[in-house]
Amino acid sequence: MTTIRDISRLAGVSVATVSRTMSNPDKVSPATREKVEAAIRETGYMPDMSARNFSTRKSKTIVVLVPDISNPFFSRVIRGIEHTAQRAGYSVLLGDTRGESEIEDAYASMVRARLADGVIQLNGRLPMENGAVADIPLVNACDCVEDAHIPKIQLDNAGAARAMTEYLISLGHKRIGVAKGPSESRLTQERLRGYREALEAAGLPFDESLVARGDFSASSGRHAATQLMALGKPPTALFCLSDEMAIGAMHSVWEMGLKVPNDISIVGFDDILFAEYCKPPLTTIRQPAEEFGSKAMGMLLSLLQGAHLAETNQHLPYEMVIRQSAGRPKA
Amino acid sequence: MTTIRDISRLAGVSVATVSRTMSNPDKVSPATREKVEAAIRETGYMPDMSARNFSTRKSKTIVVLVPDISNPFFSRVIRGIEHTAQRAGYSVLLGDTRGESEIEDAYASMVRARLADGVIQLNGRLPMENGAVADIPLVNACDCVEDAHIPKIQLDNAGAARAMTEYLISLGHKRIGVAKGPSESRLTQERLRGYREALEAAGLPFDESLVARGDFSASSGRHAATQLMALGKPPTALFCLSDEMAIGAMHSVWEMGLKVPNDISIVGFDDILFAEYCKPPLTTIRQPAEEFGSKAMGMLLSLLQGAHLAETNQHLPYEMVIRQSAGRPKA
DNA sequence: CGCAGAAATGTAACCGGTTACAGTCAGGCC
DNA sequence: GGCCTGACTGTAACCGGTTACATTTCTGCG
Repeated sequence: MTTIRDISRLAGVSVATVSRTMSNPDKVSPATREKVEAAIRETGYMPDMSARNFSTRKSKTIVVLVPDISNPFFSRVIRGIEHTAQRAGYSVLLGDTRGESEIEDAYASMVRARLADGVIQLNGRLPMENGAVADIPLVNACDCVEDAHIPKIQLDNAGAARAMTEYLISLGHKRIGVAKGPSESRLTQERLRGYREALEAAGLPFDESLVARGDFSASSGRHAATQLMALGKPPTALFCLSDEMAIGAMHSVWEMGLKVPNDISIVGFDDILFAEYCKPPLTTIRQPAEEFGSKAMGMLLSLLQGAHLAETNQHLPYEMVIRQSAGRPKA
Repeated sequence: MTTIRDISRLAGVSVATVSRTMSNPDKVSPATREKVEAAIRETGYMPDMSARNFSTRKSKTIVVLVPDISNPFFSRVIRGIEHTAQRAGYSVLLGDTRGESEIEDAYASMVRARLADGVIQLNGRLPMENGAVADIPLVNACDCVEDAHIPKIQLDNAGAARAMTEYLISLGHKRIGVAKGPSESRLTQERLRGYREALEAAGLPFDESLVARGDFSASSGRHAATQLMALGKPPTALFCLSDEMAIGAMHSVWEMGLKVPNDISIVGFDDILFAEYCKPPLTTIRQPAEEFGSKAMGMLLSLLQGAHLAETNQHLPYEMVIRQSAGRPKA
């Protein structure tokens, strides 16, 4: 394998000069630079990045912690991360945690092991144990973590949920069901808060029995809908806290022989690709997924450049996407 | 930062012994091992993987080249890759190529730069230029590449397409449209071949005008359907070469006020999650996505252990998933 | 021409592991 | 006791870059 010393010999210069031609070309006189570049071309030399990383104590790699890559929302966020990482010369290591905190810890400790420079977490799990993984460059995206020390970028989840609920109320709905995510998830809590605020503002009662537990997956949305429709007095609208759940719910309702939105309105959250292709197309909240990714990566980059982002809490705007899955309740 | 030398000093042994306790514990006497382990525990020492990788000339990392992570089929394959990589102590670097071969090359050359040990490619692009990237541990999955030197794992795409076409014919369809992927894609070619074989076997003519070009995406499926339905004599069934296209096509048909499968049968390929949640649920070919990933990673692991897999061409079985989007043609 | 200071280049230490090879030591055997 | 063997441990070179610091070469100017 050709090394920097081979090049230096071939070009008749020192290794330092070769190294400089690669990283600080303007510190080298044009004549020498040309000699070195010729030698590099001639040999097809490619520097050993692993050696470079070792000696510079950087890895030019970041890890992204995601509970589930096959979730279409997350995969778009990752896409955004990847593209801006690429442009900045960083690689992204994928960390599918399956929600398990040991896996999360294992990935986070890659930073300590110098395999990665920083972490972007897409789920709000807690890699910030004081005992274990702390003090690593980290930014959180798409979730709502309370910890003020973690720079984060999020949606106004409560506001969005409130807006959506208000929209349903404005259509005339008074009994609005909710298919929520895991109760311990802050995302669920925030969106539920928005829902309750809207109810309250409209003078409608909050009925515990109208909220069904789910886990953001399509199948859980299906179950939630089945459960709520079996109620003595079923809701006239169903607010699913993720599009996947909404799609599952629409399916369940369809199986019962009911029509959306005539018999029941269903709305989602996320605006994944398939929301548009539902029958009827799904009314939902659009989250700028790619932008989440690229902004998060941007923040991480500044962190890595030494910026102090503690307390940073950037917000990205949501957008109501009114399609055809919600309408007026039946008389 | 604690290094192996700190540990050696603390434990009163040499660095070699410390190194050995970590990598070859049985080469070290129990007493010494205990001393070293105590020192490690005491300091919370974690070896610098970047140094280790540098000195062993391995990275314990592989890169996966994918044209588009947000494609739900690919993201499941990646999931499979990731899980078996994790178990084997490997990390996976994500390479979203957006179909651009320069990006592909850039990622592939990470192997030469010792940032990765091998590559799994999910799309059949050609990182095997004799001039540039060749001779790196590589396996291809989910695609059909012709190059015999690349170990690969694929579906019997032609067979699957043939089976699906035969199914449509058995329902009584005689004019079967196709929404294909990019024509230069081998995937398209193979599936199209299966389609033609089935037609031929049934004595049906192949009608060029019934095949519409797409790119596997939902929106291209939508266009394909629109184009085909505008024909003087539109097809009674539409075989979309990906589920995403099928979903787009169903949408387009729905917008025209037609019913699936009464007015037209639509079938897909892949069996992504949403296929089940379509209205009506989509008849399709199931590809074992996660298994593709784990098997491909398995092959790459044996390659990395020095096995010779050239000429290897593993096949994974497809499965016809008959749901409700295809029926008999209208009289 | 001589000299200061800047610019270009070279030398060698350093990053933190692994590992070839050498050395030590205990136990077994004659 | 002397010697051999094998188990264990230590020394130091090595991986291939970067970079602090020293040294040489250039410039411009009095």
